[in-house]
Amino acid sequence: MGKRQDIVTAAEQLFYQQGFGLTPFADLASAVGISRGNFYHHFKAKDDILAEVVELRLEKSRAMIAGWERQSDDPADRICSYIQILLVNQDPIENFGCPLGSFANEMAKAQHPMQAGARQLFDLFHVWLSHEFTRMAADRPEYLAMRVLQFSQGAATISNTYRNREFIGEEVARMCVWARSQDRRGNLKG
Amino acid sequence: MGKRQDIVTAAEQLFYQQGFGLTPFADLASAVGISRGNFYHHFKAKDDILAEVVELRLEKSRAMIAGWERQSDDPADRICSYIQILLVNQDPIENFGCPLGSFANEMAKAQHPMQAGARQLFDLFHVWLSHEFTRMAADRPEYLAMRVLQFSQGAATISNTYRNREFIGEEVARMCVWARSQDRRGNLKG
DNA sequence: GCTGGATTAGGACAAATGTCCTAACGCCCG
DNA sequence: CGGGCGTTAGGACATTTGTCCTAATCCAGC
Repeated sequence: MGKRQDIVTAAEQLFYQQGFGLTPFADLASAVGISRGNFYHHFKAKDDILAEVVELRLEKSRAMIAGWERQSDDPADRICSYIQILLVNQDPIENFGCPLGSFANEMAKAQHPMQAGARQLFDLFHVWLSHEFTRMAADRPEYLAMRVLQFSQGAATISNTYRNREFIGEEVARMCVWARSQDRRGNLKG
Repeated sequence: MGKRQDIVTAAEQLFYQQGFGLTPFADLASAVGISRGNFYHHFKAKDDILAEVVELRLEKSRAMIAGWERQSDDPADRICSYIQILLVNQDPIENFGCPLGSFANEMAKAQHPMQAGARQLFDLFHVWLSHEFTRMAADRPEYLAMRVLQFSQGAATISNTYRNREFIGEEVARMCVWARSQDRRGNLKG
């Protein structure tokens, strides 16, 4: 069965935990149980793995969004689901930061072409959040969506640095209240 | 004169731009114009350079704070000076992210002892911001200071990912207004 | 000018790393 | 059973990297 997929799955985890540039093939090899020199039967180069890792992350993100959409039809609920990743994934965020933000930063520092992939991941959430804000009849939905991304990135960095659960809990609650307050469907004029 | 200091100065830049783990001695060597094998006359190990880089950053941060304090005595002005780093250092932030946040994240992923140094850097600003909020008679100054850190981290990540200057400009202005609105010195009750 | 300590260049060295190659293995299909 | 292909182990290879060593050079103080 898909050994190639096993490699991508392991790489997705390891690149998140250690960073792409600091994760050698040896780590991937021992993770999936094949020999180091044998990667080139599956991938021509390390960058090729990275490309598929980004693909996997996009898929997982889409699946996560689909799950939130199944949970509630209310746009505010959905936006809050996004905000609450900070609590659901609190452990990994404390240890490794936000997968989106830290990945984007590593690609930027390395001036790696996959910067575009990192932005794709952000865009996926930004477009979706914008859409939900639009459904709320909110003013400037794209701007508000960017505000949500900005908030979650900031909170993730603080969580990663300080591991202060009380603060993060309060901020998540505050942002959910804020998101709900953007609903303009009641007062169509105003 | 201080070749050792030259190394630290160059390392501070390069570690910021490329990351600590992905900056080899060769880069430092060519930056300061000495041979690679000769580093061990100045530093026993790479981690020793890192320790002094953190020291340098602490010094530079303290100097930056001192500059803001010289510019204005008003606590709101001072807090806004901090927020406006996002504009003053816009170019490097777009290219390499926030020096504090990206450094803290790399240390966390590597489970490096210098995580403590990264937190020291955050603390320096957190304590100072808390103090300025206290001078404003604001409620919960430590919490508000953490809010400012969170904001700047989030904005820096968005800036690094999207390079959207319009958005960053608007957010900086908004946060400065918010900071000023925390002043409770006029209405001591309520 | 000589001495001695600081500084330097330059290379040695082992380990790690990305990449590539070859020979063997396992398994499906005829 | 036998051939063929996908997969594997294992090592070769050049390069890079952190570390260390030695010998040469510089320069201040006597």
